[in-house]
Amino acid sequence: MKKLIDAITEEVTKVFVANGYDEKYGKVTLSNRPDLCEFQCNGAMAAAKEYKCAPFMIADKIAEGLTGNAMFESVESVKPGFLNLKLAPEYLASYVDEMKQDAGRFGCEKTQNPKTIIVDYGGPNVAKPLHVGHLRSAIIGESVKRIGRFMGHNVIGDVHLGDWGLQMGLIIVELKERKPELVYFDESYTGEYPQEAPFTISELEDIYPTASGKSKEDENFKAAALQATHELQQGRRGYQALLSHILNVSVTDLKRNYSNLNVDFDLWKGESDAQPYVPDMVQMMKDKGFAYMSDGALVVDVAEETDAKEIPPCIILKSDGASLYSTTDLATIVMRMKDYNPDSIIYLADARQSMHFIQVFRCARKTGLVDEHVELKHIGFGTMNGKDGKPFKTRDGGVMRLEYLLDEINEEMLKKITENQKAKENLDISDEEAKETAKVVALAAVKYGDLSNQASKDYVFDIERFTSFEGNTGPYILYTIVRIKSILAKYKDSKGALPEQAAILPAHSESEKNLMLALARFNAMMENAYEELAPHKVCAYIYELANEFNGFYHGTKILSEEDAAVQQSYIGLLMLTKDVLETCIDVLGFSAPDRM
RNA sequence: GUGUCCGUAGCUCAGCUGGAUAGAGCAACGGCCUUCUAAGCCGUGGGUCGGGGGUUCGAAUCCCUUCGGGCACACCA
Repeated sequence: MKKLIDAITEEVTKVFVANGYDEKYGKVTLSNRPDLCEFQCNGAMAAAKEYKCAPFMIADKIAEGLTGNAMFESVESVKPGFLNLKLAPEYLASYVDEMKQDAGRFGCEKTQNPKTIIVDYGGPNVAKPLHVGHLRSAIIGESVKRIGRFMGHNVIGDVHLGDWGLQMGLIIVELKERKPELVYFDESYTGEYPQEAPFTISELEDIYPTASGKSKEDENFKAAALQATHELQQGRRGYQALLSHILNVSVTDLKRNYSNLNVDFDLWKGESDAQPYVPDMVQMMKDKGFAYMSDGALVVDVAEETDAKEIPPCIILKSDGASLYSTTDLATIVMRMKDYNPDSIIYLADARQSMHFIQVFRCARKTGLVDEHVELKHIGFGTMNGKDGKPFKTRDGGVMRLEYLLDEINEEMLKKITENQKAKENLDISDEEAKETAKVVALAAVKYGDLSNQASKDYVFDIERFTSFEGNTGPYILYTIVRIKSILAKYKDSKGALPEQAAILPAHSESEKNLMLALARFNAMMENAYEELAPHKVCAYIYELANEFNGFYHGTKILSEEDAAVQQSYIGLLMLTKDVLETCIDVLGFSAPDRM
């Protein structure tokens, strides 16, 4: 279905061309003066120079050429040369009606050229609980994935576990100190290793921070960890077996946590999965002369002449021969190209890592790991700060565990819902339902709070604000949806069924027309959100749509409307509004309850 | 130091492929519940868009410069 703005531009362009002006001047945009018009065209002012003619003369001609056009209610040429347009209510109603019949898509066409896109988000380390630092990656990545899918692309989400670096060596060494008797440490052991892991998730969560702390103070401990890491990478059997235990225990726990966030991955690959590709890749880089030794390390130059700043070479192997972050990421690219041959790989990672990705991407291109046409993109997101503007911490200054943070918000939300329920005796919500609802609303609060900010910027995670539920928040959006659901349920109770086929009639009020105009922007908004990989555009849109709906709601009695055709049209509009809102929040990665 | 991102209302943020009086939310103040969920709606006050210069008929938006802040600058991930 054609975008409304394009349909209008087309009409205006025709008149520009008919009057001998270039078609580029016919571009129509949303009005920035809603008090004057709904859409505007500024082309006359731009064209004035080229055609050496007063802008208003051109605008007048265009306005004249558009008079009588059934698409418009009014066309005005104003002051310097603005062209102010108002849509005919009949035209708008038919557009919205067509949207409504386009079930599930609402006028937004799937792409003609579906691409295979891998979204690499998450990046949790095994043996470490998720903390707030993982929140943004998960939330934004999930939404980017869903937006891509909605547009018809084949999007694959990969958690890309951190299961290979020094951290694994640290865990192994610490475990050895705690339980030296385990067979995994006996190099002469050749039998099968036990099925059961020699630790639980909580032990594991204790082992890593302890080990990490020791390595900072104790040189010998760190050396042992480095050695263990290297041996693991060389394929030492006992360590490999330990790795798979660590993975199993960790992944089970991670899946539970991500599922609470309504985040799910198609692939649970980790850095370790890419290791088999390392030797050949390194050999290739050497053979083709890309890689050379520098200060003991194997590196590939990635600097380019046009660089404003010197980009250090990409390190392929450390001077001790071990692989590191970049090695793994490069090998992962090799693996992904082989397994999925993607058109695009999108990485969600903290903006502070942008240098790393520049190096890796350039290295991958230079050494031919990916073709020209493969897009490698890093979406760097900002830090989640506390109210003081500094990185978010617990009260005592530690790293906030994600689970605890969510629990806190859930609790806060449950309190609100219980209070609200007391205020409205007609809502008979059970404790069970209240609890479930609290979880749904809490998740919406957190996700909307994050996604409504531009990903690249730092943002302030203010629990008080997020749990206050007023204004531009997730709960406000949900509340709007719940309102609609409630009206639809009442209508269904009295009439038996919803009027699925009822026509949308031309708007009866300004607020209704505004609602229709907002609905009609859905397809353009979604395309734009995909192009810019910008979930915050979806947030901004649903906030506006919810506002328009609430304006309409307050000024229009729906259930007591006596004209059946008008009422059915209202109900149809409500159904469409609800569907569009729910489609949007689904793409953002949360959902709405039936009541709240 | 070099690079990079940012600086918009008291606070949190939109707007940034240039357009007409710079928008929201929170906070403050004033209205609206016998009627579809008041987690809502309507209204009032609050801004030299960090400063300066330039391009343009027109700049928060583009260019230069300056001040202030975040972050990154080869063997952690």
